[in-house]
Amino acid sequence: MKLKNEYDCPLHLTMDLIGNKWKPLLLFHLLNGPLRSGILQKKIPGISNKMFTQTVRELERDQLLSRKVYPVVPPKVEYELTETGKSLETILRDLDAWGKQRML
Amino acid sequence: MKLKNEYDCPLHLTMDLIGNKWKPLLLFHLLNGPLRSGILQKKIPGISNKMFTQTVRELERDQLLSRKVYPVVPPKVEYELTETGKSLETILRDLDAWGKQRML
DNA sequence: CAGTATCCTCGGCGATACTG
DNA sequence: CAGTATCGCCGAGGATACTG
Repeated sequence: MKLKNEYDCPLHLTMDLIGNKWKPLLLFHLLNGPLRSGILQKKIPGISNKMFTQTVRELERDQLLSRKVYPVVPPKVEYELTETGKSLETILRDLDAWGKQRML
Repeated sequence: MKLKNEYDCPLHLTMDLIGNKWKPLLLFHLLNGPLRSGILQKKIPGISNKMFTQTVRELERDQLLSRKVYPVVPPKVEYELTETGKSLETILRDLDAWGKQRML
């Protein structure tokens, strides 16, 4: 990750944080509340196990979502948007709406 | 590109169209009007010549921008947002604003 | 100036198998 | 159920040189 003041424009920073195929998708599916790991993953057809774990880890590192581990067997893990993550809600819904428009 | 009705959710379509590091950046810099090829490219530090051409071609194919060639020497090419491209304006500005917020 | 062609490398990513 | 480890491929993408 670059230093913040190295960016030529703010959009560049944004794209570094969520500018790939999966991140917006993951965040979008968490808009309605926390989800268990398995459930969330099933909502993203086409993503591999590895990519899922990796992506979710990066989002956690960048404070866009939080990871909650329940000390039970079998293991239970939930992912939930942080406040920062939630601040993307409007954008995520707009992106979804835009796609919807193009599907017609 | 998948068939439109193969998508599980509209956002997925959107991400296929503009879900990478460079596309939103390119489109963003065209919001204020058409730009010559060289000028546009210089506005995107870090992009290679090859990636620039490739990305711009994909955006043209997907009807998000148009390419206008002037029959002069030396060559002059301008890129301009299509109506579809312009329909992303709000989203692009929001993404930029979001990044700005995070830079503080 | 704008773009193409070629080469080559590095790492993204899937597949599979395994652990707590 | 959730996640890690390992292997291996293939293609994204950079560097360079060249054309109209």
